[in-house]
Amino acid sequence: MTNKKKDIMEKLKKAILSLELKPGTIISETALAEKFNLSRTPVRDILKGLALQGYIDIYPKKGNIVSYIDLESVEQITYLRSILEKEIIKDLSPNIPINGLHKLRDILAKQKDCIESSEKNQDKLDRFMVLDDAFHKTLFELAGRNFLWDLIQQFNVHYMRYRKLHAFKEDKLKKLLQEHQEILDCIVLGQKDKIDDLVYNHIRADINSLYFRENFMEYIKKPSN
Amino acid sequence: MTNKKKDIMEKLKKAILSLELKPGTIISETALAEKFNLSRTPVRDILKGLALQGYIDIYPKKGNIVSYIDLESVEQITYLRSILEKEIIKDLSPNIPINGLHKLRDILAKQKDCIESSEKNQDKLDRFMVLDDAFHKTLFELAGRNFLWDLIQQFNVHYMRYRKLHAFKEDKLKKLLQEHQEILDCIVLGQKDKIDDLVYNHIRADINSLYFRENFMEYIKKPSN
DNA sequence: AAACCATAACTTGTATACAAGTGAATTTAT
DNA sequence: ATAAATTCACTTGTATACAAGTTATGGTTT
Repeated sequence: MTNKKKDIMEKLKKAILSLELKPGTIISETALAEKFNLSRTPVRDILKGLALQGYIDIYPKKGNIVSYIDLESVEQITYLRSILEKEIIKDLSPNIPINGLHKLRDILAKQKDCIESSEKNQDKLDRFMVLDDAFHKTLFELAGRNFLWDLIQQFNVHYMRYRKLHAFKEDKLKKLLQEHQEILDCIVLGQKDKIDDLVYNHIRADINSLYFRENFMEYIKKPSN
Repeated sequence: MTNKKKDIMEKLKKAILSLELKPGTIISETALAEKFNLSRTPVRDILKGLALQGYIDIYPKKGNIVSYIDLESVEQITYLRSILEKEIIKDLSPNIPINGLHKLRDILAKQKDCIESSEKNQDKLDRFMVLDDAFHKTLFELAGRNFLWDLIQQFNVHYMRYRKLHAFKEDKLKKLLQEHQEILDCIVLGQKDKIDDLVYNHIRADINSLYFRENFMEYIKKPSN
């Protein structure tokens, strides 16, 4: 795929993930083509790619829209991640390399800085979440499971947006950081018996909260019936 | 996506999975377009889709080829499946519904028939493997993890072909069936402690065998260096 | 006024002509 | 004869015109 097309694809992905493009927003081939000075053909390639990864829904001869958040996908992906990560962490536990440990501690330090900083609330949250991803991604990398991290990322549209919409408060961020710390401690000390519950609580804790369903109805995919 | 396109896509997928189209085979847009009486545009859509799921590799301005089997993908996917399935089976263990049990036993009976049948070797192997997939898919379904089964299927090109190339002998099929039986017994009897090893041996046993690397070199992706 | 039908303005789907790389064959120069 | 340069046949990438389905609009009929 040519670079210009990849750039546009990334741009659209970011806009959708950041909710700048809200679920339901119409994505028109001709509009995009004009905006980027391209013909419809390459634009169609891009939209096909976005559709295959769940970013948009294509309704033949009608139009394309930004997909609504699919809570089923969120539930399934968090299940997958909690199962995988608890295993990965156990694999890692006795034999984590020292530079890996440094990398993880470095990320936690940055998360601490982030919490204590005085920037705007949404910016702080975004930055914290980037670091959160970095922490988990590093765990995958250290265990030689980069491949699986990337695989999951390809299906993360719904979970990423779900997470962003949670208006996490300062004490929630502190809790997340502390859980990271505890996970790291378990790895270093080899306390494998604690890991299952830790990871479960960290990733799956407040899934299926009614709060979310009630407050973001217009963003959520209606169950097909 | 229109039906004709979907049909062609499925046809190509089957041909690639069955190794009728060997890794490295050139897939030309114009050739496909002529063969199916279509223009290049819809054919391109199809090829884009196949590329995103790893079936083919697109070399811009050069051509497209059927992808070589990526042993890294095989290793990662079998790891993912062994981790997931042992968890799913544990989830299922105490509370499996009776009709689910019937369905699983029915599949095992068919596998037994298959082994004892006198059909041609490759046909027998193919039929056995379809039943193998049915068994595992049913486990996912019963645990409410259909979504994750489908997700994994989208990345199964390399594992499926790897498995097919293994010239399983009759006693290997018997062993696979017996392992299925043991897994089912564990579920019914609630013997969760046995499950980890059982699933690991069943799915990950002879991964990374040198036999495969030596005998199917021409099908395998060379490590990038 | 309400129901219905035709039409027009949209959308994406497809066909085709042309652009632009790539690599091998051929020609040319040394 | 050999090496370099060029041309040509091939590939996919892009632009554009047209086909075909969908939906809203407005006029007609009842």
